[in-house]
Amino acid sequence: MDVHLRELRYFVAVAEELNVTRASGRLFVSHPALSKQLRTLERQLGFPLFDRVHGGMALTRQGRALLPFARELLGRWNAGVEAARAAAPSGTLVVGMQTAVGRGIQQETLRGFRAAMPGWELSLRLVNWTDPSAGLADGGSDVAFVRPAVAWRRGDHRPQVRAFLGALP
Amino acid sequence: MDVHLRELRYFVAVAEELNVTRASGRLFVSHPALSKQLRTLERQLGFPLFDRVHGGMALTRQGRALLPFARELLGRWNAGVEAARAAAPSGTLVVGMQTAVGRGIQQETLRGFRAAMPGWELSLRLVNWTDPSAGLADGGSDVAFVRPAVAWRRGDHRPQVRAFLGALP
DNA sequence: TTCTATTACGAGACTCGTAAGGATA
DNA sequence: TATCCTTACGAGTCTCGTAATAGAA
Repeated sequence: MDVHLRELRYFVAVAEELNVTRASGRLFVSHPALSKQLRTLERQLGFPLFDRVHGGMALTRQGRALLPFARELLGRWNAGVEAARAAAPSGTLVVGMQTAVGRGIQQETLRGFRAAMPGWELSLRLVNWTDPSAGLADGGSDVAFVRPAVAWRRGDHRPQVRAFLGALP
Repeated sequence: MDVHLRELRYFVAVAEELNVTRASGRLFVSHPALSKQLRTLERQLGFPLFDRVHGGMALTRQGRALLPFARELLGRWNAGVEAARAAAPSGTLVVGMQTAVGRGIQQETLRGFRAAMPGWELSLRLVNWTDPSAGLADGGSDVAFVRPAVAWRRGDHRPQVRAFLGALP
């Protein structure tokens, strides 16, 4: 009965738009994919979340009952991740990545950073690609790989940041 | 940054056992699979949840911070599903299934049921296979497919239940 | 040796996008 | 026709189990 939080995001989006096509645009997926996910969720639950009416969707009684829980879960998960991140021991440089970086660069940079900053840790954080700042905006990342170049917080001259940038090939 | 609730279940189990092998037994998965899921979760988050110490695992500060949220999410999701299920309009027979039933049987049974019970709906609920009663125990299912035969609540003689059983090939 | 956790790898399930189908005004 | 949602299908990814690997007492 476990679900993916993504399915709940999809559910909430469709419940807000009451229109699969529009919601799919907001979620950056195709409408067939969204429609299928919705059906899968309904099948797992064993009850319908939406009635298919002309021109879109309408929440069923069950869908209306589930919706606040879906919203709550999404919010609490974000809160939990932030709380855990805040509990990180100091001495860690958090590197945000929208997508995996070529293995060679990653390894080489790691070695260089460790040589330059003994006692410090590198934490590679995989960031949701919908965040163009790769975690810099919310302060979750110290530096980040974004296309097409490496970026860092403006005016950030902490030694671990400088060491990391210096270690780049 | 979305996660599967299954990953949180895995995380909680390992946090409670502090031992991947033991936790994997409790979760009915192999230890390599569990170990890999844990690593994946840590990689997505960008921080470690456990320190690998001799004889098992130890929660990091971040892991300790995240744990209550993971428990909360799992609990709230179950509560949400129950709330939604309770909101179902009457006139629905909920059929629990531990696993998909052969398509022929399902379709044929559906037709038979609808012919026998106009105005009633069949809801096919996919139940976690760790529940041997397929939802009968918690009252979430009215009847259920379990191996090796069809079972129903003892003493249940409601007309929709009788119609469903009668519609079986 | 015995207890851990992890990596390697292949099979099956899931998830996506593009394209086609079908229902309603 | 126009606007929806859904199904079909192929490609890539995820998830699992078995088997092998690796480190610590």
